[in-house]
Amino acid sequence: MSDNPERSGPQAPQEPSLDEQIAAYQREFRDLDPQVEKVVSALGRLNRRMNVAYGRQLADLGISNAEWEVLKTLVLAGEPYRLGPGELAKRLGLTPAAMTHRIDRMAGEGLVTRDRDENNRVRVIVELTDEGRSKWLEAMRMATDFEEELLQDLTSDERGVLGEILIRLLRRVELTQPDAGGRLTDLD
Amino acid sequence: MSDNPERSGPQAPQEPSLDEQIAAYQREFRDLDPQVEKVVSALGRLNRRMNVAYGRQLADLGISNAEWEVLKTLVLAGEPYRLGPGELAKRLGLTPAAMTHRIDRMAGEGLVTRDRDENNRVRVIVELTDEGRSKWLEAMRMATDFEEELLQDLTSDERGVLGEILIRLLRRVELTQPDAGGRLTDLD
DNA sequence: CTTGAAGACTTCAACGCTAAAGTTCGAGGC
DNA sequence: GCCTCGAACTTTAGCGTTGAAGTCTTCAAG
Repeated sequence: MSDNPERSGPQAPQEPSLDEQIAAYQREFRDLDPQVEKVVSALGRLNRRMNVAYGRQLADLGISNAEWEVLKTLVLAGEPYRLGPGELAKRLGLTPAAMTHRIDRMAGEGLVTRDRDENNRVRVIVELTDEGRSKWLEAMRMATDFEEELLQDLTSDERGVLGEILIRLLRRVELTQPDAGGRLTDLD
Repeated sequence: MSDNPERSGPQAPQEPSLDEQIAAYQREFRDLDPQVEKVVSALGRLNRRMNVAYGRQLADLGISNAEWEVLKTLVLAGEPYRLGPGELAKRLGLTPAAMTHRIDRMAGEGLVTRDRDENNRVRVIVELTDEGRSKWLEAMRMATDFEEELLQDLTSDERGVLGEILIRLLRRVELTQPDAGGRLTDLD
């Protein structure tokens, strides 16, 4: 359940090996710390591969990544799984215009309903259908299985260390880039 | 120099805190390992924030992420910084059609040249200009500064451990998802 | 020399997204 | 009650991408 936006493309890019790539960078750019570069490149590459994997699993379920994001956001909102297009757009980092179209599609597929608010007719309410919720559940099961498999080689200690370091990095990037989507208070 | 594809969107998504999000998942989905989830979510979130940061820095330089990817690929190819559109497309994971248009734009901006191969007139050669190379250098400096800053709180030991664990995960995901863009032999 | 087939790139239609303009409804001043 | 402002969503135009069809060149065989 990485909540990553992503692109899987026509097919995955064909990249040089990490070591080859770092060697090439050092050749073209003298002052490069190989250790830093290794961490950053591995991080990016791992994420990309994971996103390709998520995309495939979702495709098997017959839903796109865009749809998965919406389902997830509605479920995370909790019962009764309702949000307005504007709120959805804000949480997904999309424009309201894009949400309009996404909701159109998903309503057509029966994953959500879209109705005018009775009390305020300028508002629209998007609500998860039972089918939408069960698609989410299936996707969730696939995702957690995959994640379990991904981390299978790591001991519990290693998982703990990894998580702790990543959260420190997350805090750092949110200090450095205050408007990059994070809420500083979360981690303090 | 993360070589991530990315989306920065109209603005970054507004997300709940990691802990809030994991708590919500546990509420809606009973059998979830919080430790696994924490690692996976932190990984995804960190990457997204980093990509937003890269995107901003590149925008300051007046180049888009798409352009950055092309510059990087040409530099990594080494002297004389030449590749055909098809090869570029393969390395970037794009369709040849998309490459055609990207190259059009970049040639218009003077970042690359685009010529027919003298010896085989069906082939096209894209070559980095001096301006393109210097843009790449500037971007590279910004990226490495940012990466150095990102990792500033980690000791050298921690960086080593992090890198090592990430590479193990990368190997695992490439075993599990053989066609996700990696080359298995790289890591063995 | 002509023809057929394969390869490399480009063109075209459709799609999803952004930014900006437009529409509709609700709320507050007068 | 009317008017204007603002909020929430939709529509429109433009861009970059994909997938499929099209064009042009090369190579090899007849």
